[in-house]
Amino acid sequence: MARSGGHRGGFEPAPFDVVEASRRVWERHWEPEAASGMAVFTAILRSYQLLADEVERVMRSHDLTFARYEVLTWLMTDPESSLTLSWISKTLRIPPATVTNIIDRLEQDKLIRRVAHPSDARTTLAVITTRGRRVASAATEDLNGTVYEQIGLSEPQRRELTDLLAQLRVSGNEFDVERSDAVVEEVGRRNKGVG
Amino acid sequence: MARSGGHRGGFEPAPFDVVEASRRVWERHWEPEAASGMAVFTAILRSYQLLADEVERVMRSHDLTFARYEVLTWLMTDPESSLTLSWISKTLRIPPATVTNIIDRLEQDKLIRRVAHPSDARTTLAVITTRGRRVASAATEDLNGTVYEQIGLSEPQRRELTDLLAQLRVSGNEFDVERSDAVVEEVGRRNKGVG
DNA sequence: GACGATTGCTACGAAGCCGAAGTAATGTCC
DNA sequence: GGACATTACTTCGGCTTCGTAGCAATCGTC
Repeated sequence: MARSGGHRGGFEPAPFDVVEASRRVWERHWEPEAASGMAVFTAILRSYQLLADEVERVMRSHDLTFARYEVLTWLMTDPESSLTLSWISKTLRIPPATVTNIIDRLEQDKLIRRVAHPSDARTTLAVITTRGRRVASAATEDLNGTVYEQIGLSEPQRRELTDLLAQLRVSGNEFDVERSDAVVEEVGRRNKGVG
Repeated sequence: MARSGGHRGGFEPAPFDVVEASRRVWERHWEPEAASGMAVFTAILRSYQLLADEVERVMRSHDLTFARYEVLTWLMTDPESSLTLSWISKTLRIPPATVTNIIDRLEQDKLIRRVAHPSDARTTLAVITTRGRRVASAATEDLNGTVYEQIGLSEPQRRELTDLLAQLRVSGNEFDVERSDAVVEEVGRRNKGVG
């Protein structure tokens, strides 16, 4: 569902605010909770499309897709520089078949290597290469400057927004709330090999 | 970028909160604005995936995709029950080739008909059929009850969230701010043929 | 009213995504 | 230790998306 368009170059704004327009229609015909929920989904959809267009444009200029970039980044932050394909599938919530596809491509491009797991012959490890680190770092710097730092919200507003979305994700069981804090702390502690 | 998974049935939560985990990594290595912007994008992405999975599951049970449903809904709310393909492309920000594809499929399924524009021979109108109205209404009721009303946020929080995302979209020029209000008012005024 | 630019749509083809089925290794239970 | 279930990954095939190029109609300009 990643439609084209984009911010600078080749982008056309929609003629009006589709979120508010459809909110009016919904408020007239259905329950208030349905109208506000529809508005939330539509607003998230259009915000996602807006940002994803910009992100994908940056990725294309580095010969990546966002999915491949995401995998590279997690590989960079790992202390061993390696992750199992199943971990990638579970954490990034990418179906196994898609992970295979992504890893195939990253390997073709020599950004990672596939390595057999030392103790479990079923398992494959992806290991990032030097070239992979270079590409991921360059893409990150570009992304930070071109997209992330340019989002039109103040720091408190950004925090407010991510907090609201966190609550939405918790209520939708998007991640394991029980065990999350410990893992996040652990990720925060290590810092090897990034940047 | 519409990955699978889903809420009820075949869904597995991620092992931890990817947004907060990567925020820690970013805060350690890059500018604060890059970290908060990354968190905003990632939170929007994962919220979108969460909701879109549920939405697409509902759509599948009505033999629709969300894109096809969106077009049907806008056709329902139109006073003439018809829209030009170019209007659909601009408003929903779907590339022309994709609109052709969507309209092809809706026509195959007899949910819309293609009709020549009365005065401009270049232009094609999509007109919703009775069957199309039935399908769209059923899908909407299902969607309202199954997804939109179930989002885990209070009414004030929903408003706060859509307001923040509106500001993000305005700053990214997602829609024509100048002319939007007038159109939204006009959409709100008419109510023919919905529900 | 003629000609170049623009607009509206479609055909084609490449790429990404993912459900389902298949293969192989490991784990579990008695 | 044998049988069955589970886990990890890949292969296959179908679907959606969308960039590009093309065609036809219309508009703008002189």
